[in-house]
Amino acid sequence: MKIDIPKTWPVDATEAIAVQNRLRTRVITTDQFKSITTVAGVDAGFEQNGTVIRAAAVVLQLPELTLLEQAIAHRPTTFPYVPSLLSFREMPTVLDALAQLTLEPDLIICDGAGIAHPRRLGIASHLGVRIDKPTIGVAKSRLLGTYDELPPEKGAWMPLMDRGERIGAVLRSRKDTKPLYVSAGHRISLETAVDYVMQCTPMYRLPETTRLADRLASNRGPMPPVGTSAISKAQQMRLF
DNA sequence: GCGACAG
DNA sequence: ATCTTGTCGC
Repeated sequence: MKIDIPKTWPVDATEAIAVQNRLRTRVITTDQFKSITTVAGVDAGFEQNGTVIRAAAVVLQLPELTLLEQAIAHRPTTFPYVPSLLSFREMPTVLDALAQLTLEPDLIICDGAGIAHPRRLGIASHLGVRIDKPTIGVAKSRLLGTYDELPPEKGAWMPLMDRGERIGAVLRSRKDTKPLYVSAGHRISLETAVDYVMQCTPMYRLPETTRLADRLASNRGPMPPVGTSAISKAQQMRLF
């Protein structure tokens, strides 16, 4: 897909925070899209003792979760990991991977926060504004926010709050397992975001988009062949 | 000042 | 993120 990739990126925390404060005003948290048929998952891993970032992008077809396409990109690691500045470390390489895709996904699910972020611009929101596409943030742990006790049943969710604002959802994607932290990235509402995350999560704690991108980014385990469903036939039957 | 802190 | 030993459940 066609993407404008910036030539230069912030070099330190001061510059990065300035960029976040400039872009945060452009985030849209209402549903602004037509039909969503294909969903991409993106993630980053590391090689060479952490000196090289390896980003992966996968595209799945809904509702079957068929793997349609995948791509990998590499870059030297430049920005350090700083909580709340994750996007400046991973996004350049993620954009490279997305640029390699032939297909144009209708929605992108990111590994990390959307607006559930101190300045309301986690990696999912930053990416969404940057390429002007619907995005969702799905984090495996909490960056910030408070929430009440969550029922153990699959599908249960509670608002994630910060400074009196609802910044996301704590979602039980699977019975009796640790919840996911879902937040709107861009051009999508929280309710719709939770809905699509569940559509991508038929079996495990993490959405198939995240699981496949993660596996590709970390070079760990086999990928399903392109053109086949990411889930077992037994699970497919439970869908219809 | 102290603790918390996506990946 | 990455590394690593042991344990639990289907």
